[in-house]
Amino acid sequence: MSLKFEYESKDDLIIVKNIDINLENTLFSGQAFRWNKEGDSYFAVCFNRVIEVYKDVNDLVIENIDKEFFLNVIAEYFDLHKDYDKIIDGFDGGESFSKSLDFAPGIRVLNQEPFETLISFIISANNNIKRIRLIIDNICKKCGEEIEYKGKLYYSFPTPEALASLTMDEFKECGAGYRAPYLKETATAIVDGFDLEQLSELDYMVARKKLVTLKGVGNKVADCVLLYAMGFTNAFPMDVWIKRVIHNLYGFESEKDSDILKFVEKTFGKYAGIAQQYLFYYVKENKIGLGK
DNA sequence: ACCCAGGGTGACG
DNA sequence: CGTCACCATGGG
Repeated sequence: MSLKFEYESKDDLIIVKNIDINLENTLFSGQAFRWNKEGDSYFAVCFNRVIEVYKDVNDLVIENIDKEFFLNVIAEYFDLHKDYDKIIDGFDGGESFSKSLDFAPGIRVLNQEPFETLISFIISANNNIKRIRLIIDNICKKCGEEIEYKGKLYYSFPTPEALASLTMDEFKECGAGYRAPYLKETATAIVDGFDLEQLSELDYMVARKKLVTLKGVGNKVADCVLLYAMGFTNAFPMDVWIKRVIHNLYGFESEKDSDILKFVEKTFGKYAGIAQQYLFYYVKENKIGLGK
């Protein structure tokens, strides 16, 4: 398989040449919660390593990374194997999607770690992004592992074992509130053998049905995990904002999730989840479609 | 004081 | 199958 991108590798950094990714829009559009910006760089722990990324005109520069880790993990994390121009050309989303694209171009749907994504979106339920970030950060500080980079301390996302061993009170100290038992039970289920990775080999609906058996995981959270961590680009997470898009911008009337799913599949095809990310960020940031 | 946030659960028809 | 109160917590 030929790579869809060109890159240079030198010392501990990678330069991906001429790649259409906007880091600000990608990292802060509500799919990931652990990135921080300092100056022109963005920092996060991915797969237990701190990486630093920034744009140099049209190139993407990734620091603290070797060629092997890039090719095996991080290229996929940033979804570099897909042709986004082609995917977006295939959408039939009309004016609303065009506006979303103009507002925040260059969003790529990341391929994140399954367990981190699962826990993060259980926390996201009936919550806001600032507090979601805070709770996740608290959990990582409490039972993740310290990693130092450029004189600063970072924390890996906890293992299922580490999370499962926290007490209910410790979860609440992190701000998890009523989600504490969901987090503990789901982490325990993973420790006891629930195989997250294996879900990516199943059909979408089968994988979703398995995911919603976990505590704190309904259809929306399951779709976030399937889209952001398991490679199901057709998964279409439906939160309060995206429902406003469907009803108020696209004029679709049915409230039934199954009907909405058919509508977005017809409109956006097998990459509907990618369209969802553009639409979500656009309406949320601009508070569009609040009527009704 | 009230409403909302990338919803889910459990109870009840 | 659908509806609905309730759920911690912090910010507007």
